[in-house]
Amino acid sequence: MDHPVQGGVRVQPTVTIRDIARMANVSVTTVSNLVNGRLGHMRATTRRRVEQVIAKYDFCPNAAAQMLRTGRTRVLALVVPSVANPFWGALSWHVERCALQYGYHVMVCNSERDPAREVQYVSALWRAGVRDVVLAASEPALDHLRKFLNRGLNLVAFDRRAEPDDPPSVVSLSMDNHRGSFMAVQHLLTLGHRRVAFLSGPLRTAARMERFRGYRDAMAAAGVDVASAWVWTGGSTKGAGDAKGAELGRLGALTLIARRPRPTALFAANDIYALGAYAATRELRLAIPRDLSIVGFDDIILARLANPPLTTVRQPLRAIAEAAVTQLIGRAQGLPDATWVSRVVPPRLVLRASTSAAGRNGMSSRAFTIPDQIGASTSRRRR
Amino acid sequence: MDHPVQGGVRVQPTVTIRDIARMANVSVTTVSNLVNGRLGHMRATTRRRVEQVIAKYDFCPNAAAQMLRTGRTRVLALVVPSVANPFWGALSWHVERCALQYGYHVMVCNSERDPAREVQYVSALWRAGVRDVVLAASEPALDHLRKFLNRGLNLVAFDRRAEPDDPPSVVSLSMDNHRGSFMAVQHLLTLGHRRVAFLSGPLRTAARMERFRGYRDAMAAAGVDVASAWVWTGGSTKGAGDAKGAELGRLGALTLIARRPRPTALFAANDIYALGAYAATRELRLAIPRDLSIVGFDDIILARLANPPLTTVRQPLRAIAEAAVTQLIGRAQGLPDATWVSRVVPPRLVLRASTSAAGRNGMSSRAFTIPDQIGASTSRRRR
DNA sequence: GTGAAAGCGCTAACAT
DNA sequence: ATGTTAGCGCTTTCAC
Repeated sequence: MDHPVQGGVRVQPTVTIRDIARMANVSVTTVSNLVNGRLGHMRATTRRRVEQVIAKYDFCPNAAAQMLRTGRTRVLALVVPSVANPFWGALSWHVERCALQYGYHVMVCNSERDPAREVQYVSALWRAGVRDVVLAASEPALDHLRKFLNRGLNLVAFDRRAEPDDPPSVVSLSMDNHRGSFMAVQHLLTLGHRRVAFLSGPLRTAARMERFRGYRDAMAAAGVDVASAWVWTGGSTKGAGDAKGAELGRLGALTLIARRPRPTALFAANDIYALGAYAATRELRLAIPRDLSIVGFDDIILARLANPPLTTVRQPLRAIAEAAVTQLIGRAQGLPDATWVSRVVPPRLVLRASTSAAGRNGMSSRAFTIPDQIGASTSRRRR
Repeated sequence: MDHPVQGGVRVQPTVTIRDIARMANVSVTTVSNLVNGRLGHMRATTRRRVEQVIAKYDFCPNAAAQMLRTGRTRVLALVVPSVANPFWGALSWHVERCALQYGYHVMVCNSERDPAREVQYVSALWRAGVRDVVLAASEPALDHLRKFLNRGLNLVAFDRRAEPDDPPSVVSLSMDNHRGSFMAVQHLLTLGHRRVAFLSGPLRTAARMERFRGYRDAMAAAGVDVASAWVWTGGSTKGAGDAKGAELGRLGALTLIARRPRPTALFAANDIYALGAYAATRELRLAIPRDLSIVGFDDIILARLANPPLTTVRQPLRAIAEAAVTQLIGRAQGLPDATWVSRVVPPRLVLRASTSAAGRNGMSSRAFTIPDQIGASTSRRRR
């Protein structure tokens, strides 16, 4: 008659489907049918009786047992490089919102852009019965996950190009990173900038490589030679996720600005780096955009809030989340919805106040002038 | 001999402990013992043989079955108000890092500060066998979770004061929010500010109420009457998590600045609101800190990056994460480590450039002057 | 319309 | 040192 004890605390015993069946004078089958919405199989009175008992005891079926029996859980995982970067936070939010509509829960995992951690997570997820995962910003090769792919893991790889020999269980979803950067850099070129720097952490992910290529191609298309001196892809994001990203951006920007001839514009591979560059310019008492135009990528919430507001490339987060979730859930239910194996969504350049025309003021001579940021930013907003 | 088929894709069959046992010519017990580290029970040769088979077939035990059998999973959940707020992202990061050291995985859930969603998540977690959760920034009352608490849910409530009738399975962990705000406001008062505004979203969580009380008490201690006109706690964060937080901050700041007599300083209940206030001042062409001193709360990564860098109250994230995780894992293992039921960690005021002495310039007359932000911020850094 | 029973993959007590 | 076996809580076929 004793209740189980845990940590010295008396705890209510778990109520199982059998208990409910007994107390409602029905078989477990009936309870199971009710719980799973197969209502056609029972009389209304039976149903009511069982429902009452369930409510009285707050019965909720054990997911592990269900999983064990059916081999499926209504859980979907999202593996992101870093929840500390608001961009991924926002994506998580959208994915979760969408999944919830289908009765799925979302498990968010932090890969830190480390393939080893990816495997570790996917393995844990697999063991837990999760068969559907959205993998964000992974390295291009999926070899480390091949094992699970072969076993039936459904994968939506975000920000990674489809490869010819991809298993059919992986579909690729991405923003057109190349085009996004191309647009961003083109914007800078149109403003008259020629010395345009590229700022990023290590180009390990496909997304970043694409962004770099977009930069290079835009420069080439305008006939501007990309001096390697204007490209910075150093540091390591390991250790503290993208929290260190800003610091990296700051460092990189400091380095780039020190180069001669000095760049007049800077394109950052994501907004966090761009914001890091903001800090660098502030330290050097340079004004944005007067002394240095800056474009970011992602359009995180803080881009609009920055001072001056950051010109950046927006990712259509909601569309991305929806595509990923419906794809995954669609195949999980065996629906033939899965009509695509690769999807690319378009970027959008959001013009704000961190960019302006080049050349009116030589940076070399004005470097230590107290700049007039507010004037610069508001004049732009007025367009 | 057919392999299972899923979505038209031929999939490797799952290999179970029984398969391994058979192929290694041992019993399932031996495999189980090996997998669970009970190595003393077998000869080295047996062990090697089994290990080889396991490796060959990439066997990994089914977590659902383990869970079903043992009643435990090495998963710990973290329920936060909003992963889109970098503060919670950073906390997740620390919690995960710490939990991983104990072989635990972390499931991050978004409550959106909605008790209904909290229950929904805790219920799903419970069903999935998760018995340990860190609940962040919840409403003070835990009634909605009572059901699970009675059943043995281990809860660490972050940012919530311990209540006299809390069940013993909930422990409370928080930063001293009252003291944090008190320090922040005191700092402002020391700088000569008297018209200090308070900016926050709805005061639903314990943390926010504490922060408000800290503000009020600091003002009272300095003999300054808190005109209710300087307090703004409007809006609703529902709908898009703290992504909307910045917008809320902007709106609130706009409202507060319009009040007469105008506040000369503003204390925001979190950094996101503070950054929203930055946007508001920019729109009104007011300079920080010249026309308005601002203090935030949390010290998110972007506080340091803001222009000017934001004075704010830092939470010792790492200590918080460690306390929560060790507490939870400690009791899960039945260790008598659980020597505390309530713990409060101290805040730290981080002085940056968003605050300066009051009174030297009447805001009313200078409201539309082009401000010199850079000068203000760098002069401060030099201290 | 309802029930009995097999078994999902694993662990652990109890043999041997 | 290794093997046998009884369930954990649930779903689902098949019988009634």
